[in-house]
Amino acid sequence: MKVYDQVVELAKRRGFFWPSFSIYGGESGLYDYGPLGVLLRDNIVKIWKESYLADDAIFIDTPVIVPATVFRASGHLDKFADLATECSKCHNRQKLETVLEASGFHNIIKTVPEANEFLANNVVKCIVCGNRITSATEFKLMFRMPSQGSTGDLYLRPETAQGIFVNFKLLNNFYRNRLPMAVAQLGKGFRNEISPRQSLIRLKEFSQGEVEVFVDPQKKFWKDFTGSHRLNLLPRSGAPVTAEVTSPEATPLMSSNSMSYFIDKTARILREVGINLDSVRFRQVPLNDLAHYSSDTWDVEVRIDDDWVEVVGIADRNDLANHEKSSGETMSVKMEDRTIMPSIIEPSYGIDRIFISVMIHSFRTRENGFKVLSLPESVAPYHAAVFPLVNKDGLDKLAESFFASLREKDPYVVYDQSGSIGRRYARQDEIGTPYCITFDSQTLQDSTVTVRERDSAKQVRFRTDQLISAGIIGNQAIRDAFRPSVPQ
RNA sequence: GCGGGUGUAGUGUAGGGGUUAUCACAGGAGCUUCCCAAGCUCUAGACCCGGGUUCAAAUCCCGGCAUCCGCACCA
Repeated sequence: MKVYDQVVELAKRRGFFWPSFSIYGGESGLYDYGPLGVLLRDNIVKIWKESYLADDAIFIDTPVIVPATVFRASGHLDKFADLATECSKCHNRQKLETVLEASGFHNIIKTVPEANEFLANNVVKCIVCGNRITSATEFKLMFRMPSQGSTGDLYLRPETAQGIFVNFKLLNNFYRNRLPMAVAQLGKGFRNEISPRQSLIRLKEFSQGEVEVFVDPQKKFWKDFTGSHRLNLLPRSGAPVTAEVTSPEATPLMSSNSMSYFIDKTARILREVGINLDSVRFRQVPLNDLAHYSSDTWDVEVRIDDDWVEVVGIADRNDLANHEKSSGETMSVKMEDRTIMPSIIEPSYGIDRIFISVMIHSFRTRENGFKVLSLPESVAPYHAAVFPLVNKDGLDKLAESFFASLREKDPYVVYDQSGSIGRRYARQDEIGTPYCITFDSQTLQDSTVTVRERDSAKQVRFRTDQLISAGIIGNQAIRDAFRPSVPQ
């Protein structure tokens, strides 16, 4: 059985995520985050956010509803609407462009009427069965709102990035006109996927963490650094390399200092949230597969069973010129010696895909068949669970009062007195709780409790007052007691 | 979107025109229990939706929706 299937089963059973609107039959491409999913996702986002904050990024939050003018300027309105054909005989659906080329035509056709006229006057055949194709349809990848705005159509944004670009002048003024400048936005994006599949991997509504790094186009320089991890790099031409991005082998593959810096930074973030870098590859997108806005892109792909899933894309793009032309607002920046139009390096994080990758990479099965989510402490929904070993001799009362105190220190804790002790450990293992604190008869004598570490199932006694004063996460005594079995 | 498969409790399943709809695990209450889903008692919980055929449909037929696999799509 695939790990993906086992994780989805666990996620539904334990409340990480569920298909949305299921009592009404469901709606494809939409998922709810359950009680534990919300906690896990927010912890992942927190690491992402703090990592960029630590790199001097500034944050913004812009609307999901966006006027068409923005997407006319960005090119999405043209490029996100595909003309398609469907064969009336075999029902195979193809891109119009593909079908035309196969029949020897290289015309550029932009509208449905144009296409229908062309198909009426020329013999274009279905690639699959050879039947003649006579009509085209348009497939829009953006959702258009039913009501109009003050300047025309309104769309749900297919990416959060444009909200940053259109605010570039305000942001750069806020940033006191310095470059380079990194601006980040966490938010929802919407794409009308033809066939959403695989739960969180292809959604119609998804969360993105996008960062737009504005740099001098001549140097595209962010900062000097040394690569932190050996990465699996697949350049668009030449042999794969496994090396630090600043190593002699990898440096020539990198188009700029900014590109290599944010590739390395992305690796550090993915590792911190619990993704195994051995199962990650950085693939430079072939030139003919690049998005309309990008001149160079590295996709960051995570291995899930036998597939590689794109979780992050780091693109070199140049949107400011389009908005300057379209809006008439000046987007260029005065440096000491010249005026420049900043280039943009954009690391774009697919939060939902990272979320399920974290679950998949953390999932393991013990020899007895029980399941464990070996999540890093920093992303686990709960940091600790508190149990009385048995519900008598006052142990339950004692444990409850300890729990109340611990919770004031750290709200990410849970109390459980139901079922056998083994069952309670197993419950916490499945949801990734790193520590279980158990009150037993010895507690009555010396105020110590056992702390059980999830991955090793080993137990060490601690004083209750020490746990309250030092907390659980970041408690050096706990780390020392279980090292090296503590993850990270 | 197309073709094919599948839809029964939280999860995984059995059954298949008239049943009290099977079983396991998970869940809740209690008993027991001093350390890893143990045991006992009690308990709650399901035939995806709509239409048709029929005296009778969870079961057969049609449509829809969801999901899985393949194709296409993933800017």
